[in-house]
Amino acid sequence: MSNPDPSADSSNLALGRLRALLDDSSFEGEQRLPPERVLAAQIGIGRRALRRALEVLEAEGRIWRHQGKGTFLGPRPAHSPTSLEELTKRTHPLEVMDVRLEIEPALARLAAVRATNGDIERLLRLAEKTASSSDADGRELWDSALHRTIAEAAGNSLLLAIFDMVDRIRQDTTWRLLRERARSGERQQIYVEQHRRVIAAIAQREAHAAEHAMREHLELVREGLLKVMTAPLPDQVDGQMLKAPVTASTKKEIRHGT
Amino acid sequence: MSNPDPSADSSNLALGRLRALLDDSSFEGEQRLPPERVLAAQIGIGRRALRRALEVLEAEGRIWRHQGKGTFLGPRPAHSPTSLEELTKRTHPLEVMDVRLEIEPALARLAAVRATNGDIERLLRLAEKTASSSDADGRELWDSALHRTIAEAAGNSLLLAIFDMVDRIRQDTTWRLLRERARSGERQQIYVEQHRRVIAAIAQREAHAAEHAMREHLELVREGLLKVMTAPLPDQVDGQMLKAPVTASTKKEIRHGT
DNA sequence: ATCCCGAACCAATTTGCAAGTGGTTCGGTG
DNA sequence: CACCGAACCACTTGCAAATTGGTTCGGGAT
Repeated sequence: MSNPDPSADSSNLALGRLRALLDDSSFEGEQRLPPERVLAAQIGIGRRALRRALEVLEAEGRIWRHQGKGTFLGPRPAHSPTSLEELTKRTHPLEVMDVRLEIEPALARLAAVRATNGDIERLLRLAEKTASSSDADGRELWDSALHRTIAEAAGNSLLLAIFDMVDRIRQDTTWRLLRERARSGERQQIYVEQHRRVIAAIAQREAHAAEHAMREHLELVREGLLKVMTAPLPDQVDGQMLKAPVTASTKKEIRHGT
Repeated sequence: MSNPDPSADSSNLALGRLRALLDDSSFEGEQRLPPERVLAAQIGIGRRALRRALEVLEAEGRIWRHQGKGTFLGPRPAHSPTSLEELTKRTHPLEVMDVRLEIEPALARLAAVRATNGDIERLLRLAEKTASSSDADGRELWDSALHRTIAEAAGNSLLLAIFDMVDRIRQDTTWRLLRERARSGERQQIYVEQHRRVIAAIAQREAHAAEHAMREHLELVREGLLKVMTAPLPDQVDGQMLKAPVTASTKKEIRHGT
């Protein structure tokens, strides 16, 4: 007898019995299968043959395994890093801007609908503060407070938490110089004007206008960031500051282009 | 001059020696101070006096302490309320759905632009799995995997992290029954069809169509959730149970099979 | 009486260790 | 050559002990 597959002698047997087990609804409610050693003994085959069968099932997506944990039914649950530091390492300023462009216009729209008059008063005061702020540090603080107040006024605690998360990443010390350069000069005045427009739209309950104004504002911020990142500095290079973001961003920039 | 503070006899002594220690740069590179018991012995005072001195330093912001951890130099690191449990307590299903309605259409649009062919293949396979899944648990798993794969394909790690955060909150065990009821019955088939439409749009690189299809899908999901929440106890357990007029007090109209 | 110290206890955290699990390699057996 | 049993490695989990800040209590000095 010529067997074309040399490794399918008892592994196929194991595979069959395993499929039978899985379909037999023996583990209907169970998420976790017995350990390989036990399972092998139950089926009556060796552990090696069992593992070959499990590999097939894993490739099919019917089970997933993890060393030290066990073998489980269903698709592999996706891992998720919630650590802020980890996230800051894995992202870069342009990604953050993209996220802001998705979230903050929605926040402005919601704020236009749900903001209390108290919220609007606070926004107006903050806008003045932002406009009259002289130093870069102050501008950044007031600007951050302004955006966050809009996020608060939107009245969705989960969205607010997301905004805070993004904002903390944005304020990462590594990108501090970058932000200062992107904000310097005449852009600041345009930003102040755009802030006024957003707040006016919110105050007049014009949801669509608020969303539009916020998107316009963030698009300009994004543009400024891009300019600073792509055509920067003849001097005052700080290698440490630039190294980490540049490597990450260049990689992603390629993805943008494709 | 009489001493107005009766509790400053040896605590002040401890405070002086502590300040000396901190300024002496003895712990220059160190972030962590010795345990209170050791430190008290070193300075030569009692633990109680030491703790009073430490309280002052903590109030000044020069150190921070945490039970079980130790005493550390510098300001207390900012506590990030990104804790999932805390967040789950403060939000509710409708907020989560609103957030999904803001984020996932954007993810679908981005995925239509950036998805690799491998991504699209995975999406197609997942759609089949979701459609052919029989039990509620399986449907939920495959559905979650499908939505997450779209989020992955969008190619923005920060947005993906946000999606994961929202998804974990959504999958909170407290809302499990709610989700099962919202998914039951004929809605599942519509969902499958809507999934196909989203994936088809992504595969054909129609960004706007993908965004629109995803928004339509989530709006239906939201509507289902609303129905389940506002018209509780569908009582579709068995036909026999249903005709019992026990629920006469419920003036809500019973959902007929439409 | 007041204040301080030492000791003991409580609560939160970290650490160390053992058990359990998948991943791998080895020699033995037919 | 295929298979098995065994042993070992790598990773995870769970638990108990040790560590540490937080608190209370009794004794003693002033």
